[in-house]
Amino acid sequence: MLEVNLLEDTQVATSSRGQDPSSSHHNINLTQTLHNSFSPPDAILLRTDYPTQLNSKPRHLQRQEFFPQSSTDITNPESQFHGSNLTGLFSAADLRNLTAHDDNFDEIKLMSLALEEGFSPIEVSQIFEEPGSDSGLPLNSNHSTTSYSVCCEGSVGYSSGIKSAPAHGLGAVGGLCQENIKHSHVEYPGVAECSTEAMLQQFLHNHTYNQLPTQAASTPEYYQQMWMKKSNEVKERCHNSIAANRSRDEWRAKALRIPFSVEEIVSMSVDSFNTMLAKNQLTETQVSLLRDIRRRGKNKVAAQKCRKRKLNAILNLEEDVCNLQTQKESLKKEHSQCSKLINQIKQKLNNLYHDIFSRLRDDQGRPVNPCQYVIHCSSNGSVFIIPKHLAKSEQKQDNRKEQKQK
DNA sequence: GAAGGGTGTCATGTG
DNA sequence: ACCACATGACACCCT
Repeated sequence: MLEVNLLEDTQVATSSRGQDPSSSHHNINLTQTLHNSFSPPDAILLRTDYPTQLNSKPRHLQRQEFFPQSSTDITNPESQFHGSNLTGLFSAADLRNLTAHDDNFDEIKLMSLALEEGFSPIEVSQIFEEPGSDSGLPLNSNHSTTSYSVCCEGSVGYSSGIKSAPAHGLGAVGGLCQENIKHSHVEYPGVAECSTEAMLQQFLHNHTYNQLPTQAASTPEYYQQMWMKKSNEVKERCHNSIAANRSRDEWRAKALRIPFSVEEIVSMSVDSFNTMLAKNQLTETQVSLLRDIRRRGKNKVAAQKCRKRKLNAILNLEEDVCNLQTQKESLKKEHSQCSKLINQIKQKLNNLYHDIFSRLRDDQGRPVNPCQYVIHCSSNGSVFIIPKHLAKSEQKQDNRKEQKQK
């Protein structure tokens, strides 16, 4: 069970919670806080023995200096104490963002940040007082004299010989049942041959999403999902949270101590990537993870582009439909106007026809019956009044002539 | 709780 | 054969 207790002489500035500065030094048992705040993946993280970064050198400089291998150095209790904690996996900014909006983290964030990269409590204080940090937690300068001493038991693997308050009765930590706690129990110096890498490898390639909780509860993937869930919860409270927005691959890379960001791994050229793989002495797992991260990252971008294209295609098609509908309406209107015009011409022609016949007279001066005769216009422009039956044959002849000309 | 949109991932097709 | 990219399908999450 994850437990963190401050030693008796531990003094933590608590004015950040708006308490009386005069009572700013307290002995605080953080067990409950951590039970409330740490999800199971955190417990895994704590096991990863992430290298201590006691200096605050720029990241690119650190990268030049080492490419951490997976060998788990937990034989040195001192190194465990400083290195095996959450802070080794997340940057100060990440932790700040992760915790700034969660009251449960108030107590531990100071300690975590102070432990990380040699941050002094003053620096931590400054971080939390940064503009934009909406934690709004003024920190008492008294903590410059605060001493931090952490006794962790269980998944953290710290063994300081100081028994912390019993917490087993508290049950699962964020869904972590006792059974799982057993698994996440760290091996003490001399016992631990089970490397972090080996354990991580189990879940790095496990993409099972649809396991039932009861089935998945014992899998590292479940811890990861719980972490994601926790992460999403934090994200809701903290929109600017870098840690909350961190992808799973980012997390995986951190877990395997790959000092390249996912963005770097994905965006570098093939040559650069291959050179990087060749130059750095990487374990099989690290290479595999790097390739997976690159593949997933590329595919993620491709999927985003694909969806964007699909969306644009749909929008274009909708626009086409709209244009075609407009065109259809226009053609309808034009067709209607033409029909009207044709009807008008027909009417005029009809009037003219009857007008002509009303004036026509045969040889005997009688009116010509329009039912028996028609006005025929020949191809040469001549106009005749001919019987209807002759007009039909004449029409056929004209049609034949036209077809021959074509 | 169902429905729909967004996203990440995998498998597979294609150039 | 290998690679990068495109895309359908699926699972998951969120609203």
